[in-house]
Amino acid sequence: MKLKRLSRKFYTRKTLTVAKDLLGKHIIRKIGSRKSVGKIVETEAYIGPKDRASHAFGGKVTPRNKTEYLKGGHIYIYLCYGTYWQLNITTEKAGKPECVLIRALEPIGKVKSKKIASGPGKLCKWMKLDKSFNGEDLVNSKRIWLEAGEKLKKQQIVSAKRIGIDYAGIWKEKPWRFYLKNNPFVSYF
DNA sequence: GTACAGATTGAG
DNA sequence: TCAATCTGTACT
Repeated sequence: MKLKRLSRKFYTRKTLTVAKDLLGKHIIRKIGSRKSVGKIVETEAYIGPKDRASHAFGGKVTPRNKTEYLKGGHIYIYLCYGTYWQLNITTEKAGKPECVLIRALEPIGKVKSKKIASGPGKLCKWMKLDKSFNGEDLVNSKRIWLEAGEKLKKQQIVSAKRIGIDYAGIWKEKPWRFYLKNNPFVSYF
């Protein structure tokens, strides 16, 4: 089966659409001569200025979140709780601070632990992602990119409330978390 | 310069 | 259920 790297067009669509379509896609992370591959099984959408849970709420720009304003297909990564990295993929056009948080991966290949990437902090640790990937272009990068994985049926996709943003008021109720039904690798059920 | 909160995780 | 842990952000 020949896999194709996702093009810019895939990322520059509506954030909620991209968040759903990212499920089942493969993330390829090249470390030296080795490759780690993980299937995306859980995502969350963050819709720029109007989303209280987004770092770009109110349209503010800071050194930390400015990569969130890049056009779709870039990595927005940041450190939370001083310990855990959060991997995001930007969407929409330049100037629109919208992105998709990758919450969980299903490891593909020789991986011992099944729970190695079942959480946004853990998957970054597994893939050795850090600050240096902030602003990385997934369309052109040689160390990390996305490929079309298996096709999913609509019934396999479940939407739910987002996680860990209780402070966000009504926005925490938005069903902007998407994951694969009955997949043991997602972080919450 | 200093205080403080956070898109989490793992142990109890 | 709860604390560890530390960077960016806001405030003095």
